[in-house]
Amino acid sequence: MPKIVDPEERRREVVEAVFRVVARGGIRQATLQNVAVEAGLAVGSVRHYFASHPELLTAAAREMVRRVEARVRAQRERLRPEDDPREVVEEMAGQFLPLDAARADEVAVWLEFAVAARTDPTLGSIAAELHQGLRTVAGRLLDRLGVTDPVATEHLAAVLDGLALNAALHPDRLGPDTLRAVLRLHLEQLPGA
Amino acid sequence: MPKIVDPEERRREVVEAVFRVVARGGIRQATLQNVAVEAGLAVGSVRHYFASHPELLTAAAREMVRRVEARVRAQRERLRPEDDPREVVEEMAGQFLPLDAARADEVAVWLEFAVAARTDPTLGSIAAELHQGLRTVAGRLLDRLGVTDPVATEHLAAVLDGLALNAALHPDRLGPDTLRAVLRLHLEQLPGA
DNA sequence: CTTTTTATAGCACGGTCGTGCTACGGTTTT
DNA sequence: AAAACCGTAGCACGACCGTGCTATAAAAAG
Repeated sequence: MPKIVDPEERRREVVEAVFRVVARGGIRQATLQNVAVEAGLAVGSVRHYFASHPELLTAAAREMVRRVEARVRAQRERLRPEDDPREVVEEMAGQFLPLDAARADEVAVWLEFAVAARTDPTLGSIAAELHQGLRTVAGRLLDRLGVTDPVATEHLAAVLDGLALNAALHPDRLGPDTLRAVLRLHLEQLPGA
Repeated sequence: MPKIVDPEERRREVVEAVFRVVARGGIRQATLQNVAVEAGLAVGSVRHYFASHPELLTAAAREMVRRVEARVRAQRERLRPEDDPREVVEEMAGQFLPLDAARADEVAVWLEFAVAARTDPTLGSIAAELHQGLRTVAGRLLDRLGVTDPVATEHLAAVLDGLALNAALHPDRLGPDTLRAVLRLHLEQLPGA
């Protein structure tokens, strides 16, 4: 059955396995052996697609960024000019919060990679890219509401990151409803209200 | 020189070494060997004070909580009834932000332990305690300003955690001045203003 | 049919880690 | 003086990790 497989597809499957392992047990558990087991492959097979362990992790990190970008882009294309700007912003900002189980896993993976990037130069640039991306989106959203203060952008970004962090670390104490309530409160308190 | 040493003092020195290692290289680097080298001891000596690796980490985590509590308590005792409530709250909330180099290291250590606690049951209760503590303080601060909404408490807690997170991960993009500006903006936008 | 390519798997080596255990010298106690 | 204690250090073992390398068999190319 060797050549019938689409390499791109296999790579995606392995990356998916990385996500599951990281979400479940943290980035320390994302060893080649654990990922191989999770993917139902042998270590040597995983290494056929990712030459080294760092390469596997950076590929997974890049895929995570790609997913977030895709979700934001999809959400943007769903926009209608007649939509209430408030709701548009709320919906868009919610894309960064763990409002359902799938996003909860994704946020957990994001947190693991972001923190690892603090001390791992290999992941540094990807984390910086994500950091900058959130600020760009936040700035655009505030623009839409007539707010241009860069401090307000940082403020919104901090709330989103803080909510995501707390929801990932204490999912039992911070459900989707609470996340939405805090986000709504934040938007209500914007000066341009 | 065996018996002349105060055991408590030695334990504190070792924990200090753990802090330095974690702040510099992340919790993955907090191995017995690395900590021993950092403390200028042999692995066997470290194990004389901390029977196992988990015990060393939980002791360090507990010490971190103790320090934060001590700083909050010290700040509270410095209060004078005639102080401006606004400034009091700002000063107290600032205790949770990396406004100087010492606090930056402490925040980095906090972040590492908090994230590790997500997947390490050993650290779980300590992280939960810290999480709850921040909300208690935040709630009391808002009370002082006439705000009693629990959602506002969660909002303030999210901002503080988010700022600390971002400052720890991207210290070059988020200096103390920006942190203070965002915190001030947050307090200005409270409904009770 | 033969050759090349590729997906999968496995082995072996060097390194690191946590930990059980022992050794030794200086201190305290009897 | 002898015995018990404690701080410090080191060894050895089993486990796991990343990685260089090789083997095999199926598919593709010639």
